[in-house]
Amino acid sequence: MIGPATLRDVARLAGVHPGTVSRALNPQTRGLVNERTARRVLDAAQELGYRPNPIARGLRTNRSNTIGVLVPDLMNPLFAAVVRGIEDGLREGGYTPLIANTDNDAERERVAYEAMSARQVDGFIAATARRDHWLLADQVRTGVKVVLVNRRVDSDALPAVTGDDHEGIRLAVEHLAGLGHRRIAHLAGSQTLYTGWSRHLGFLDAMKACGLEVDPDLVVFSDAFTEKEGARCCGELLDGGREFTAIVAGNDLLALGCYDALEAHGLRCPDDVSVVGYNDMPFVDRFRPPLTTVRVPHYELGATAAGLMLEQLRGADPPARQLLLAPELVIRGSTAPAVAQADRNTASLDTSH
Amino acid sequence: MIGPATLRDVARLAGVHPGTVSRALNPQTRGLVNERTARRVLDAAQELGYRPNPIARGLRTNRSNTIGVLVPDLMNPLFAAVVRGIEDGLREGGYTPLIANTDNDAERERVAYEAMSARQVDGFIAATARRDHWLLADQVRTGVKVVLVNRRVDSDALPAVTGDDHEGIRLAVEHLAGLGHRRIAHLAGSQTLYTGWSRHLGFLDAMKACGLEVDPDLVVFSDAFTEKEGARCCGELLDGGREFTAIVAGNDLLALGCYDALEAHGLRCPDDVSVVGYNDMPFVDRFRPPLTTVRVPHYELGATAAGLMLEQLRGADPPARQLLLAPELVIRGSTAPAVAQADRNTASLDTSH
DNA sequence: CGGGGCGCTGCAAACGTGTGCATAATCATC
DNA sequence: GATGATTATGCACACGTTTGCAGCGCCCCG
Repeated sequence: MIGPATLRDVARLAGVHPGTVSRALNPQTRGLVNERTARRVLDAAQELGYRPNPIARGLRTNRSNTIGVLVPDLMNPLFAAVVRGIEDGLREGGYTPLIANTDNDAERERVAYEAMSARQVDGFIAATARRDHWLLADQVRTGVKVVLVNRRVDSDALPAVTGDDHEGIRLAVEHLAGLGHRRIAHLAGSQTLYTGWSRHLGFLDAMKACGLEVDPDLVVFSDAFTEKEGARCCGELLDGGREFTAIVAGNDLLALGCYDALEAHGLRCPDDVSVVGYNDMPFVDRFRPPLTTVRVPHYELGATAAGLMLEQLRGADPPARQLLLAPELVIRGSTAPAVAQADRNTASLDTSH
Repeated sequence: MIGPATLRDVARLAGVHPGTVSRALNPQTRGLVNERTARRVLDAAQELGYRPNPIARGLRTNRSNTIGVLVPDLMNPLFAAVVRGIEDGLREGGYTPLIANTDNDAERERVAYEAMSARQVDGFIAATARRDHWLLADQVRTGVKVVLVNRRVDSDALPAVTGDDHEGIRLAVEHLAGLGHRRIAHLAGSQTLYTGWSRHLGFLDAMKACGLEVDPDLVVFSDAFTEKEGARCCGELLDGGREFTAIVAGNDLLALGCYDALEAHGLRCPDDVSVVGYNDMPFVDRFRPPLTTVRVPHYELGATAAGLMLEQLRGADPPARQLLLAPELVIRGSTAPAVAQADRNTASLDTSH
């Protein structure tokens, strides 16, 4: 009797056939076995501390109770929160996440996907951000279960749960418009990433809804969601000599880059230029100035995605659903009234005079 | 021919027995099979796109090429970096991490451990922080492979890789002493956690090495590594009316709490009190003021731990090794000379006069 | 020419579960 | 009370891989 107890051990102790034990222990098939013997089996299992072997079970059933989670980078607190939500959500259904970082690199995604498929994962939750995706093709071909989180594909063929970028950007633009800003710039994220793309679209619509004109010269596209790119693009706006009093950034990191560029140009935020970020990362309330931003419920994003996956695993084939979670504007110190800004300019002129 | 190709399929195509295919494909046993047939098998496998089934293999070999990773909270960027290092390190050896958050809760740790054991993980890397630990007992009993990261157990019986807290705190204290500070307070983390405990010890030694006296009233212990606790404990120091010009915090978050408490008491950092953190979390350079702190190479911590695990998996039983990784002091805006501080006080007195 | 050693491959038994099928036992029905 | 329906359990195989053992052919050497 070395190693953990097996089905046979339990069978021997209970005086029944291993097959019966299997049926008695599986809630699904317990109805097939006599209540009294089921009781005896359960007691025996309890006594031996029996734990079913998921490996053996997986071999037989072709399932692993495991979900592959593809995420660009766990070190990004945004994705860490999503993953945390996924983990907690999956636990409800007895599933375990298998996590892999892809760095948004196609090749690494591919190998992670292959490795996970080989490990017989029962489905994939993909937080990788590219808009076009081979997963889509592979999904329709092989019927593998997929849920997208924090992004969708253009065709809307896959179930997905994302923040409502359209609404979030609208909140940001309305806030700025309410403060009197009229010439608002947009520092967009990469258009190959879903979030960059959708927020850009949201910006165009929101401006129109507020009756403001979008100056194409005031929209600049970054290559990546990084501080460095944010600084570069914001510097581009400033060097161009274009007039604007506020920036809507596609991301908190881009907004942070704006801080740097503004400082490098001797401008102050929010006195000279207001800045709005997106995501409400941890600690953005600690920045100088504290960042006004749009909060996305990342944890709930993950938890909801997990729920969608569980639903898909249970039911035969539920309809592909596209869920939107509501964002929330968090007003802090990086935005100020445009009028006050003008006042301050004249005021400073007065004193300098 | 539905589903992925199996060993038998390859055998059929190559005209050999499945056992031979197994041997030919396993680099370990390839020497046993004729070179020509091995070639034929490899070609056949290539043609069918054969991928070995890790589940079946695991059932047979009782191994899963998987390492359980126990971490308090992935949303803490510190642990995210460690996990990232572990993942990259394990990949070298063909292993995959299976990650679980434990929230430093004993019960959750236990169930995660059980679940992972059932999944036949080949070892555990534990970043959970408590000093006493059942893993130790279970390890000696069952011989399961364990590596600790970012912490050790008191007995030093388990291989571990940690930052050199002793040295790190010494750098911090020396820096402050060099700036002329003599009355230095210590805001220690929970003493039930390894890092809180070791840094406290480091503080005592470093003070002695610098020829400074440790005033027991200037050492206060927090219950958790959070901003809130930092603010509470720092407030306690300030309310006590004790004199000090600098604080060494056990953690960046505790240091952040100090910012809050200082501001609440109308004191400025670093003008009135210098603050040093620990860890160099992302974005601490963005705080007001930018935080002077001790950088710990978290990614390398994880990568090294993975290496230790691989070593342990290959070799029979390597000696339990205790590795220390060197920290680095990052000087920013939260520390200032104690003399300059006095100057500023008198200066402000002069102007107010 | 026979025997022993060696290199290679086939054979089959595992690993622990799940499940269709058969079978024994129990029960209801006419 | 015989028959068919129902219930409960045993039986055996399958999942895909690894691996000890056996056997076959070959070569070398005596």
